Amino acid sequence: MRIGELSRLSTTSIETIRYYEREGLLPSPARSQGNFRLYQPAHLERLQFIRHCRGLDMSLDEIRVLLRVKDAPAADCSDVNSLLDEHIEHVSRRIRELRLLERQLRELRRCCGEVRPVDQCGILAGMEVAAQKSASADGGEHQHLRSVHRPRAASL
Amino acid sequence: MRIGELSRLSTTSIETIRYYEREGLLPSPARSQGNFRLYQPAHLERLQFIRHCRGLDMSLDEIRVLLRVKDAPAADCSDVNSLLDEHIEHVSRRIRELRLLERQLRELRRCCGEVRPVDQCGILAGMEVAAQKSASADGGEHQHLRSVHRPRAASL
DNA sequence: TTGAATACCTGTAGCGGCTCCAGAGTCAAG
DNA sequence: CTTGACTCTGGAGCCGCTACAGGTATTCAA
Repeated sequence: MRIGELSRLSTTSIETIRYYEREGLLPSPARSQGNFRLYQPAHLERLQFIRHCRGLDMSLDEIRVLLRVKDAPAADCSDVNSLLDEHIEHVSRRIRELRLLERQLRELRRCCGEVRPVDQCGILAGMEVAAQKSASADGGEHQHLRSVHRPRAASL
Repeated sequence: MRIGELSRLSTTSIETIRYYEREGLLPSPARSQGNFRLYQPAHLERLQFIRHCRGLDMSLDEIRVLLRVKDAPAADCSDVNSLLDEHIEHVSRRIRELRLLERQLRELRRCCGEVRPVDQCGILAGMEVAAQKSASADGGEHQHLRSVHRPRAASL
């Protein structure tokens, strides 16, 4: 099959498929006379595996490890176990961080219930006070969190 | 004060300060004879505000909005309220996503308690099955989540 | 007064994981 | 022969920094 069909079957954009090839996650397929990529069912399988791992929010590096293990059927799977353990730890740490953040934001929101002129807005005032405090008080232990902002919906 | 002192007082790296200037978040300060940036206390205040907002995981675009409102003292603060409401919604949505993800990962982890050869590893098998299913079953409603991976600790 | 150490300057490139585009080539149907 | 759908390569852009390289300014001690 050609790249368009693979894209449809795997709900993955064509550019992403080519990107995975460049990154060495997906092996380079054979080419047609006209230089089109020609994929085998095994490619689809591997791509689905990759996309599933991405859906579990693993990095491409983590996925590379898994694929390497998968490709070496003699090895044991302890690497898989520990990779997954670490990944779970990443996720639950991030959840803890975001919960703390959410509490802070809701508290800030309470400071301004209604519409007021800017110079009386409790939220802006609250942020300035907090900014002052955090600069003087804490020992620079600031942890800046990864964005919560979503990319535009994957358009394929 | 020069950029080094501002950096120390705000626990922000020099490069980041210059970056904020390029991005129009921090106004360009006066320069010394030798072309060094010379900051006023107001710059420190503004920078602390920005850093505090970043600590609340707001995007630079969101912060730009807040600064614009802050700079227009005649306006009312309804924009601030709704920006914050939206931001809280972002965060709590992300928490829901990550909790779902965590459950999936823990379930997967249950599939392989001990060390086994790769071809008997329940985790890898589980991921392949899931990958197949999600490809055939769901209607392409895949939501790919933002990474949970942290950047290296900010080094200033 | 010199010279070293430090602070600062500009400009550019890189990170991850794509996404999007321009400009060209391929191939089947009408 | 043309149209149009598909594919190709190469390069730039997104975010929020970070990390250089290669130069200039200032400060301090000898």
